[in-house]
Amino acid sequence: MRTINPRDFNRATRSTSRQINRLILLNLVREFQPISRADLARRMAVGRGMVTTLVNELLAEGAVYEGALADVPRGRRPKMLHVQTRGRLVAAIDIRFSRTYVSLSDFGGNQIALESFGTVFDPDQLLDELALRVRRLLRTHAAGGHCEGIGMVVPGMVDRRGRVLNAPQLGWRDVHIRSGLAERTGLPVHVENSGAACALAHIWLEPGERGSGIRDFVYMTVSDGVGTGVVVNGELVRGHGHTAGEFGHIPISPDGPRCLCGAQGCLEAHTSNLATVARYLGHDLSPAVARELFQQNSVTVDEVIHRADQGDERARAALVETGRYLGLGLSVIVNALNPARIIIGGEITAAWGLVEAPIRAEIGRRALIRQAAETPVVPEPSGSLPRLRGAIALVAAPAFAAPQVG
Amino acid sequence: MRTINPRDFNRATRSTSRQINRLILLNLVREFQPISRADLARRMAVGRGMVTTLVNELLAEGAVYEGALADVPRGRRPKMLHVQTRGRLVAAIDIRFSRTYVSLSDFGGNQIALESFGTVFDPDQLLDELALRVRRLLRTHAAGGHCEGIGMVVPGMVDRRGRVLNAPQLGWRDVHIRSGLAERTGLPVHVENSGAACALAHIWLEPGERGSGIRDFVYMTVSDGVGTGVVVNGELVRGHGHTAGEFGHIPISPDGPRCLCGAQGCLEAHTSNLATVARYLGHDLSPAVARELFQQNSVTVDEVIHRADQGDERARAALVETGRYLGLGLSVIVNALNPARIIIGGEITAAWGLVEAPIRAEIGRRALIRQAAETPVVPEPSGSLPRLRGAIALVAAPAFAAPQVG
DNA sequence: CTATCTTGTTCGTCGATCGAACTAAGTCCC
DNA sequence: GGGACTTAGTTCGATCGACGAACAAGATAG
Repeated sequence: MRTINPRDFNRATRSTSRQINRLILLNLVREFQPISRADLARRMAVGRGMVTTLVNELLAEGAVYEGALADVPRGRRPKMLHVQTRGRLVAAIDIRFSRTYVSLSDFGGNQIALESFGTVFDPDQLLDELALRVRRLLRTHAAGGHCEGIGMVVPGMVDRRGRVLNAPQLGWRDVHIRSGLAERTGLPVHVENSGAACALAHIWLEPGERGSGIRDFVYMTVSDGVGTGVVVNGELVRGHGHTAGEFGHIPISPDGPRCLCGAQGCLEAHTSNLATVARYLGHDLSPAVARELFQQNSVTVDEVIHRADQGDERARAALVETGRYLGLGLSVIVNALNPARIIIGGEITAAWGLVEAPIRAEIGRRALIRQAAETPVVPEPSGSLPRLRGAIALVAAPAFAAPQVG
Repeated sequence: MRTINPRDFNRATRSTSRQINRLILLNLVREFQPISRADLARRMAVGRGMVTTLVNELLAEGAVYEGALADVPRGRRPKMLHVQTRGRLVAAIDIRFSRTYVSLSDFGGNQIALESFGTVFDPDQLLDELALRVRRLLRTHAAGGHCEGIGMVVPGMVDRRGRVLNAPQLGWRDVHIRSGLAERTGLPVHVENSGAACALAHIWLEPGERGSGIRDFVYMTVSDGVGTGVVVNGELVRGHGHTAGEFGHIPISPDGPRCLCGAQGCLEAHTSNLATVARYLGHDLSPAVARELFQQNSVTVDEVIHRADQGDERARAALVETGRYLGLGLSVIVNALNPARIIIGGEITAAWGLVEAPIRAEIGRRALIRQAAETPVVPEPSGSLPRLRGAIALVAAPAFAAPQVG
């Protein structure tokens, strides 16, 4: 149930109904393609005449295209419709501590090209490099296509205007990253926090999720840091200052290890990849130790997981402990937001066999309601590049979003 | 940005535009009453002709009524419009541990009658008593009016069908409270958790909030228990199983006092009225101690606050400590949800002078962003009966809510 | 070849927005 | 006091879009 803000509302004009129905039709095509006009009319509970006019509009705009004739047992063969994704391109950028990834994809999320390079920490240099690479990708791969924008994902807080407020891993504060890249490329640029972007990808790009009717879920990335993307009532939670979703810094133990954020005992300080590695090595995680581990890069989480698989008991114990703390943090989310499901991403999912049990146990112990105790916690399949998919969603989603009325 | 669910959507029909515009107009009248048709046309950026037809419809339904002629410097004097609240009645019920309140109000939130009685813990007996009192109130005060429904507020979790899943203070589990009262009275009944209801009241009944454009805030009641109502993107967060909002049970210290919920060191165990009283008396709060304090009722929070005002240093220290823990809990909310503001309700607000500083200090210490550190925390004015107002909102809100499209 | 069935288009009807013309009821100024 | 001007509210025709019925196109079964 939503309020109507009497000082800022969207009135229905003559064209509003059509806009709504056109978008519904477009979404139906996207979900059920290939689909005939007659099927669309049945699904929308509307006359076939109206579908004809709406489809003709979408055809003229190039939003959908006509495919082959389908075989049917009786009657005239229908001409199937598809959404046009091929010619509509998105440049997706994922900036991480160690490497930066740049990909070119179409509106359907299909990857055309992918490259990466070592992250440069100077913002101006990094933006120069990115602009260069985006231009090159478009030159070599975008024959006939049109790039609709750039989606960029950053491990840190981003405000409404695409300024990075604070990205501790990169050492950035108040960096105007959106305008910088927009000026260099002349393309519209969208910037978002990595956790939020991963959640966006699940809202907009996963066919399974879209139709499931799940309106509340949480995405948690466990990587260099711990980020969360929170979806409530089908919408991403961004908060008043656009900095919501920092469940990575809920206090777990008041006198736990120091966190990069300055506080003590944050969830991130207990469960980030660094924390797991430090635990394995027998260190207490402090910012100093963290920096050192960052630099050395001697033992990575992947290595710890590998050793655990080989039977290294210390490695197994370190990972189980990480799972326990993750469960503790997730129990807060379960009680506070009661999501339909929780999705875990990041390197830790490679050790799912070890961490799942302690996660489930902690949630079961602390959930206030049996129903909530059974909240599914599922790992993101590795290799699905959720961050880059989120970056794509930043650009592609507005084309399919419901118009705001009321 | 919202998705369109391709399996469950609302298509625009011929009458959709009119529905939308009628509701916008109704909300404009509600916000700016008394208001003329010409002003409405200007605010909606629409011809006066359309306003005439829409207003005539609303007049015919009895949703608005025409008032006096207004004085204007030049030109014809406009006939002012108001929303019809007088004849539309709501029975509001607030069930608390000690007492149960029953009020009769109109759609505008104006109280007509208020009574209370000692809470009976047997659900059937309580519902009998409530049905009796509601019928009596309607008989004596509802001359000419029509009761549109009953709103009921409970200190515990409620599912989508109005069943109380768990109300530890009342000792209820799986009590079908909505159907029970609906059968006894023949009226539509809405049930909601008390924290959520207080948040609803702020969304729907506070003229200041409605127009402020604040779409994200948190309401925290500090009373027998600690409840929260969370509003994100202008909508109440209810979660997948309808049990969201339990920020009262986030862990603050792993080996803190035992909580009624069974866990240890919950925010509630540190900051509820009982916890404050126990702290003042030098006890450690345990369920056993809590029960005893409940029963005895010898020292109440109000008494502790009174003594603090008189200069009792132990009382002052106990309250400041409560403030500190509240700040700790609120810092989690600030980082996780980044609300535009936090509203505190409950008896503790009477000691605002003592608790505000430690709350602010803790939030300032733990907020990740300076902007978030400055999140306003405001006390609900005492005597405003937020729970009952929330119960009214449960019934009145649907009449003003934006229609769902897309 | 005809009957039947399904797809897709066309067209007239009706409901709703939209703008312009018109009436009602005031003030201002000469 | 009377005309000029201003503002509020209504009426009416134009146009746009949903809606339903009729129609043409294309396929199968007998």
